[in-house]
Amino acid sequence: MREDRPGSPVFELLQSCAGARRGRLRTAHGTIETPVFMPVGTRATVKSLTPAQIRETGAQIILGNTYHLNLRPGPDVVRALGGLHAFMGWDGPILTDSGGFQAFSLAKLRRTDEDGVTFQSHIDGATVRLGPRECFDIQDALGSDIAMVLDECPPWPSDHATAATAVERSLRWARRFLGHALDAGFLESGRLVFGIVQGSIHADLRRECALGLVEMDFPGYAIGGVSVGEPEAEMLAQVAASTPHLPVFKPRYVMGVGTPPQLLRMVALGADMFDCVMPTRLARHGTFFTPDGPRNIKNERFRTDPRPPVEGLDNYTCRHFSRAYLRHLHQSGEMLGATLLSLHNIHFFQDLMAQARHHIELGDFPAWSAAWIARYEAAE
RNA sequence: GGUGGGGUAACCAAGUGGUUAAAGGGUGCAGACUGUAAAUUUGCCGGCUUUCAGCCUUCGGGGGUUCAAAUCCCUCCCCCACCA
Repeated sequence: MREDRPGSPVFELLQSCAGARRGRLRTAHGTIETPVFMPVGTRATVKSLTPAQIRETGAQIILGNTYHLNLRPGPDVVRALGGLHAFMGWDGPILTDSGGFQAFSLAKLRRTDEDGVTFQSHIDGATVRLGPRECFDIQDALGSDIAMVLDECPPWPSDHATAATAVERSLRWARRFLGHALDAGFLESGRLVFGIVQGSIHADLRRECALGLVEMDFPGYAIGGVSVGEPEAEMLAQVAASTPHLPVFKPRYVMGVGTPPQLLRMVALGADMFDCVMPTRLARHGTFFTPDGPRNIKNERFRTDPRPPVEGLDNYTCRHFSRAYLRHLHQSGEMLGATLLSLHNIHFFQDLMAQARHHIELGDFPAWSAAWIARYEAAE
């Protein structure tokens, strides 16, 4: 196995507590304390928030998306403007998703073959080609700190044969992707590439895929093929079927999840990183998170509620605004409503992860997590 | 005073004899959302009940024609535009 930089490993496992891991991930744009939740900024923006506001939520790293940024504004534009960090004014770490998930979610507009995916742009219908080579080059041009390999994410549920084909293809693509990254000196410059474990609901395929990727020696590993419509138990089972086959001293990233309880349950399964559109999308749609579960600001009962979204929570929204005002903004279609709720929701997720890290350090993560989930899931 | 237009569900607005408790939209209420084609989207929205069903009351007021009227006729009230 290739050695990480001497004296400064990419990932440092600081502590473990009944499966939950407290770690530290080093990237070219800063160190990340794990477990970590990463807000999604698909099109070079975490919707409705400025970088300063994103920072204020406690976010350590954000996502960008290869497929979307490739279509608009295009990698050449971003590179010309100094890379994604300079382009969008975010100087923290950025992880770029490969677009493999778009090959799944935009299925009607694509065709997959051995060398990649051919898309019909959802913007103007133009034909776009995305293979391991293109996918790496785009993420390289974007200046990504953590590039994700191009993978094939089959729908849920997928039968064994379909999932096996996707795994085999994903492994071949991963190998080629990593080869391009090595050739380009991407890793030497301190940037990272993560492989992605597929295999759908089939434990043997999860294992096979994980082992295949581990043999290639990636700086980190992701678990994909989750959050594609499966029930929560299934999601957790897929994570549980994957993590045992991944190296202890490398970060594990579960892609596209999840709800607060799901995050805690997956931390307990040894996952270190997560991303999800949930806090931002739901904020735009009026949902805000509380320790007692999600609430909808549109509800009539909040019409004159003077309380903040969560009493005592230290974020800009909760410090300054009532539910009644936030409801008014939402009912009126005012942009600020989306901003303030997004800020709160992301902070809520960040706060949850901070608490998780703290309790792993304390050594009481299982008990704390169980209590937290019990309260969150209790009927109102 | 004259001519023309119009009054539909607590808002806007279709509908000019039955398939209309009455299109659409808005508002309101509730829900969905998990590597973002989402500031998107779904349901309910006259009342009551035993709510994949039944009953009652609705289309400015009153009267009439008809088996059947928001739709046709008579009459009254109100609003708008233009002309005096």
